[in-house]
Amino acid sequence: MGLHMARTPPRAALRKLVGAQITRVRRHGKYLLLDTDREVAILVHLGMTGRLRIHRAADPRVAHTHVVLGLGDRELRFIDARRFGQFDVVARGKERDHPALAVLGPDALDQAIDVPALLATAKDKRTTLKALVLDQRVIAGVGNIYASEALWRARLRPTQRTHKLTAPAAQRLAAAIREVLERALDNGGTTLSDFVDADGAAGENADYLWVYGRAGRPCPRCKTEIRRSVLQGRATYFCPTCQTP
DNA sequence: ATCACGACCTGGAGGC
DNA sequence: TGCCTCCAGGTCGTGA
Repeated sequence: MGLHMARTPPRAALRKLVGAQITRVRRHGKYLLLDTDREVAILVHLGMTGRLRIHRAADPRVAHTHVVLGLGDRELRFIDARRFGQFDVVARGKERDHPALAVLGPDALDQAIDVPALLATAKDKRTTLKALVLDQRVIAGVGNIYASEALWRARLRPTQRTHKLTAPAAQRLAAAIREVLERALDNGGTTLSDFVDADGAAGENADYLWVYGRAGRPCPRCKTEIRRSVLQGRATYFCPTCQTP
């Protein structure tokens, strides 16, 4: 496999998994944790194109298969064409010491979003609402699609400065983030091109997006044409009428 | 310290 | 057909 791999652990770390049984799967933000009956857990981030799938051991390995863990006559495979993903082994109980996990804020769905804390964070910053929602240190788990969706739902302009966020707007934003993520999960996730779930199925949520990828089409609330802009290098979609600046 | 930008990668889509 | 450019769900390092 050579040097061109996704971020993967040294073989010595992977060897700690030999004989282990995966006992449960957890998630914090965009990171998955696969606990085992040993003193180690598997940490996975799928990046943009990562997949974690169970295959029969006899199935051919597709290109960009970076990690293979044998499971009897089956295999757990980590496949990632763009190599933006991560696959690592962490000591049990030391998960929060891992640099990727240490900086994460509370998970968006794990418990109710702390609105006063969100408001306080917003007051201290000079960036945009879009950047705030995408900042994994503030709330973990919201990606670029759902940032646009949540801001539309909360009727907030992505370019609005965070320190101007009002308490009612923060409340709307917190509710919108949860609503958008739960809706996406109900619909099996958003497949634009690559995403498939653990069983290999595409998600249907792209059919239900309000604004993301819908520039020039009518806002579902007010029929104004949705606009696309670029904020910090990321595509951003919004309604210029009903998302107040 | 905070913020915005480019880099990191591959592959698919569309123009010519 | 083929070659080119642009675009993509994320994060990280850099320099202002």
